[in-house]
Amino acid sequence: MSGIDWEEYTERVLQCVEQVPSGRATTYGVIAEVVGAALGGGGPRLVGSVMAAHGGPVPWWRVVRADGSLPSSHQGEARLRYLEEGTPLRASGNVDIKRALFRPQL
DNA sequence: AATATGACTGTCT
DNA sequence: AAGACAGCCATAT
Repeated sequence: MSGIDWEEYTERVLQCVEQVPSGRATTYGVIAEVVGAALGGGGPRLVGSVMAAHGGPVPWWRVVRADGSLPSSHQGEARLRYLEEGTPLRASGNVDIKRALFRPQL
C-alpha cells in the first residue's frame, strides 16, 4: 500500500519527538525506523516532511540528522537550547549524536 | 503519466 | 573533512 495514513503517521512522529528528554536528541532515521515498523511505510524524508508541516509545537531541535547536525537554519535557535539543556555538543557546534542519541518507543 | 522536490542517509571520491 | 551521487518514499505540479 502506498498512500500511508498521514494522520496516524504524523501523530506517531510527533509522539516520538515529544518523548525525547531534555539534553538528549534523536534522528530522522531512528524515528522513521520506529514509526515505519509500526505503520509499515515512510522513511527519513517523510519524517522530515512531517516536521516541516507540524514540527512547530514540538521540540524540533531535539531531532537532528544522522551526523548530529541540524537540517536547516535553525542552528542559532537550537544552539541556545542545547547550551540550556546541556546537550552534548561537538566542536563543530552540532550535537554529539553518539552520546546524546535517544531511541523513542511507541 | 513524468519530473522535480524535500527539516534524509550511506557510500565514494 | 567536505562535496558529489545515488537510493529512498510520498507529495506537488
